[in-house]
Amino acid sequence: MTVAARRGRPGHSLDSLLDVAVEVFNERGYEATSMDSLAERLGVTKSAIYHHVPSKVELLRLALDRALDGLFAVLAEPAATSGPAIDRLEHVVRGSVRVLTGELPFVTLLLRVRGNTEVEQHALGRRREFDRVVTDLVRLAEDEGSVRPDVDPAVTSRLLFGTVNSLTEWYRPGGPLTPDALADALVTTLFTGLRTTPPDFFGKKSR
Amino acid sequence: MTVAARRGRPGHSLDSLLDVAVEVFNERGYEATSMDSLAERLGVTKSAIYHHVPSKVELLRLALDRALDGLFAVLAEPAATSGPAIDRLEHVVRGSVRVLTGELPFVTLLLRVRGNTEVEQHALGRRREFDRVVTDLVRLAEDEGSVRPDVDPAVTSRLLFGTVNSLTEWYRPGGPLTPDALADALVTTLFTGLRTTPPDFFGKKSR
DNA sequence: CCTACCGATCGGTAGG
DNA sequence: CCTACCGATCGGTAGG
Repeated sequence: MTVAARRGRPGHSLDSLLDVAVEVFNERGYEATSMDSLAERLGVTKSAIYHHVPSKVELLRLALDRALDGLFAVLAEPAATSGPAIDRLEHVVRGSVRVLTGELPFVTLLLRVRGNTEVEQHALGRRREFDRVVTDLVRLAEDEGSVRPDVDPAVTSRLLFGTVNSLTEWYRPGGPLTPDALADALVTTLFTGLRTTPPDFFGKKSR
Repeated sequence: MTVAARRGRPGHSLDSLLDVAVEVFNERGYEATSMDSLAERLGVTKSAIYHHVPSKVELLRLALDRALDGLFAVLAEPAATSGPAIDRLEHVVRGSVRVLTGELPFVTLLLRVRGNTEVEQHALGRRREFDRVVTDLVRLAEDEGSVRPDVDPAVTSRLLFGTVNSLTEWYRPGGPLTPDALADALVTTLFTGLRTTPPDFFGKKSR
C-alpha cells in the first residue's frame, strides 16, 4: 500500500479505543464516564467514537466479554478438567491469576459491574456460572479428603476467589512481583495457611 | 413537648438520609447518582435534602468517615495493641469482619472509592494508613516466628485484607451465616489453610 | 472523522 | 425568628 492510498487521519483501531475506554471506565466508573471525556482522552471528537461502536454500552460489552472469555478458557484447560480435585482447583486459581494479571484492566472492570444494565446483568450471570464450577470443585476436593471439611464449600470458594479478585485492587504489572510469584504467594497462603504451625496439630493446646 | 408545638412535616433525620444515600451510591456509583434520584427514593424534593447537608460530597464524607472510624477503632482496642503479634493480627482481622458486617453499606462504599474527589483522596489516605499498621503487624508476627517467613509482609497483609474486603461482594446479614461464623471460616482458611495436610509436612512428597 | 445540534437531566439555590 | 420543607428554575452538560 502506497502512502497516497491512505485516506484521512491515521485514526484509532477498535482495540486502542477499547483500551482507553476501559482505563477511563475504571477511573471514573462506567456510568460517570461521558463519551466526550473518552473523546478528549483519544484526541478525537465524540462522533469519531461512534464510527467504531454503535453505543457506549457496546464498549462495555466488548470489555466484559474479553475478561469473561479469558476466565472461562481456564476452566476448559485439560489441567482443570482431570486429575485430583485439589490439583484442578489449584490450576483454576493459578489460571485466574494469570488472566487477571494479563488482562488486568478488563478483569478490574468486570469486578466493578453492579447489574445496572442488561449487559452488566449478563456479565453477572456468567460470573455466577464460573462461581458454580469452582464451588463444585471445592465440594469434590472435600469429598476426596484434600480440603478441610469444616468450612462450607460455597463459603470456601468465595473466600478463595474473593482473595484472587482482590488482586485487582493493588497488583500492578511491571513491579518486582511477577504474576507467577504472586500466584505462588496466594496459593501458599490459602492452601497451606499463614501460620508456621497449625494450632493443635499434635493434639496439644497452642495457647 | 406538646403535639401542637411540632411544626411542619415529621421529615427525615440526617441518619436516615445517609442510609438511603449510601444504599443508592452503592447501587449506581457516587458520581452517577443524582440528588434528584436520592430525593425520589426518600419521597421528598431535592431541596429538602439540602436542608440537611450543604452538598452531595458531604454525604460521601459522612459515609466514608463512619466506615473508617469503625475500622480505626478496632486498631485501638487493647487486644490489638498488646500480646503476641499473631493474636493481635487475628483480633484485627476479626474486628474488621465485625465492622464490615455491622456497617456493611458504609464499608462497601469505602472500598469502591477511587480518589476522584478530595474527599475520596482523604479516605484513600486513611485506608493506606490502616494498611501500614496491618503490614507492620504481619512483619512483627514473622519476626516472632508465628507467620511463615517465605511471603513478603506487604503481600501477606494485602492478601489477608483483600480476602476480608471481598466479603462486601457477597456477604449479606440476616442469612444463615452469622458474622462470628464468617470470621471463624475466614481465620481458619487464611491462618491454617484449606488443605487437610500441608504438603511435605513430614518430609515426604505429598504427591 | 467533524460541525452542529436534540431532549433530558445535572448539582445547587431562589423566595415564601 | 425557628424547623421543615415546596415549586420552580438557575447555568451547564449528558448520550446520541
